[in-house]
Amino acid sequence: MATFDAPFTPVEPVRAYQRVAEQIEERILSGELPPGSRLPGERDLVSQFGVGRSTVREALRVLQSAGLIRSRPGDPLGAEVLGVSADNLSQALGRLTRSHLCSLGELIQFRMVLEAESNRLAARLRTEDDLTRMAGLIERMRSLTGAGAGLREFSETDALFHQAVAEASRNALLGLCARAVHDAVVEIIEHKIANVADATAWMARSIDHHEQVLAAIRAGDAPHAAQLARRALHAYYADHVEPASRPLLTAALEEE
Amino acid sequence: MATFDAPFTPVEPVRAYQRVAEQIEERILSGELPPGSRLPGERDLVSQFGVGRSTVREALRVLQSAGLIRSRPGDPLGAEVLGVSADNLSQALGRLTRSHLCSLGELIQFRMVLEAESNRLAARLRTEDDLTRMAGLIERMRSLTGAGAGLREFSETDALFHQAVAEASRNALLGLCARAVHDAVVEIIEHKIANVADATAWMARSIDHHEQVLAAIRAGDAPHAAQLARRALHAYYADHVEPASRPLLTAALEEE
DNA sequence: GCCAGTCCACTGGTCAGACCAGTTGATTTC
DNA sequence: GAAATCAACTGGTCTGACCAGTGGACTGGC
Repeated sequence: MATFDAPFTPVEPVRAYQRVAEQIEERILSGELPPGSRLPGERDLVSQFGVGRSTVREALRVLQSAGLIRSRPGDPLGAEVLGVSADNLSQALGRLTRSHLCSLGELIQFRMVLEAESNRLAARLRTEDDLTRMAGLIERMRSLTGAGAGLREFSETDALFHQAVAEASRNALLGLCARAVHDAVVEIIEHKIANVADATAWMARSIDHHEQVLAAIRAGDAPHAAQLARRALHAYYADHVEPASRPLLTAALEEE
Repeated sequence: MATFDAPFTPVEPVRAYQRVAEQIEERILSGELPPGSRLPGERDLVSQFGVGRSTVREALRVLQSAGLIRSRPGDPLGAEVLGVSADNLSQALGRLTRSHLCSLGELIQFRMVLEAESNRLAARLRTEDDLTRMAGLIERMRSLTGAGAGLREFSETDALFHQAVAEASRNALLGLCARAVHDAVVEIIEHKIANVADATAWMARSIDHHEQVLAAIRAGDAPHAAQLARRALHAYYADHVEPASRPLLTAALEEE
């Protein structure tokens, strides 16, 4: 009788806190526990799951580190369900970079790819609704240029514009990942952003860029829309990346 | 005296387990605790950090759910440091999909973008070393075609080929993310993979595809290399995605 | 009737101590 | 020398306790 080659997969023991975390995660991902809803208190969960409080707490810790819930001492309503977000992605990307498993240049290059693709698809698939929404966001950005302290709100509107483009591209994942990479980047070089001296100039250039992108998307010029994203990111970040990886960044500029 | 606009950022309390986790994570990311090294036992950490064991355990739980460490009961050496990997990324991507925040179609489309870009860059930047390594991996895949039970090893070699392409593209991040998306995809539709009936045919087609990719990369034909990745993924997965998002997938096929 | 202040039940965060099952390596036995 | 045994660990889990903080109920004065 012949023996099988690899018929059995190794079985690893499942910890109690894992089963608890899985059950809760399942209900969150399935939508049964929508964002904003509350989990029972820890002592309630203890009796519901039939495990000790430390087990429940370790499960909640896992869920919290995954960004699915948030708990606050003294809250009689219990932990709050946050739902799935891109936070976890950007956290993972930040770890990759901080551990030197990938460089800042690779992060920028990656963002070039994502935003270019987002723009390209948006140029092809955008509806009139998408266009008016984007135009409105640019208008709002312009109105925020005058106020001195509106830089935070400006960046927020900027992010909304990118999200609108992502929606127009009909691929939310591209937008989510681009956002995650963006967050990871600013986490790394945030000190450079705080330079308020040329903030007005930066905002003006940013608005100009967004208008070009919108024009290309409106015209349905996919290659140009993609190229705009690449060029803008390269121009903005090329000086910040390590000199060694600068040529690689430039290599990702042209597409054909 | 004027009041500031938003001079203060809200301060959230830092839990003890967070500080513990941060300290350990810092040492792992900085390379001070390389993969394969061991953490002290929990009771040692208790005395080193001056906190209770539950606090230490919650910190370890966070690190473990981030894929940075792995612990095993009864191990006298303590928890093992795993280092940063793409596991966390694929886990996050899988959550996004399972929560219907993005569809399987978007995942496939995303993978098309990543692998296409990987191939494109590899076609431009590959060295002779890269080419011989890839050729060797294809040869190994061909040698695994005969053996009946080598499907697992075949997939492994497949992954190694993609990793070699990613290395040739000089952007590890692209490869890591492509791998993460790949894992997320197989996690979702793994039941389709187990069909061993046409495994040989599938392997033959796979080898054929990889040879075409290698040829394009060798020739430095970046657009063709990119197009090959797009077409192959579309051909392989188009039937598996929801019919509604099939046209979107097709829209991502052509590039210009 | 309304609002401020007080108070108390309860929350999550932390700790201490205990037990268990499992691993490991030294010890004993053949 | 090899195999069985054992004891000192490990991480996983449970219990019970305390603390600082929260929020709602209660109470007082107006």
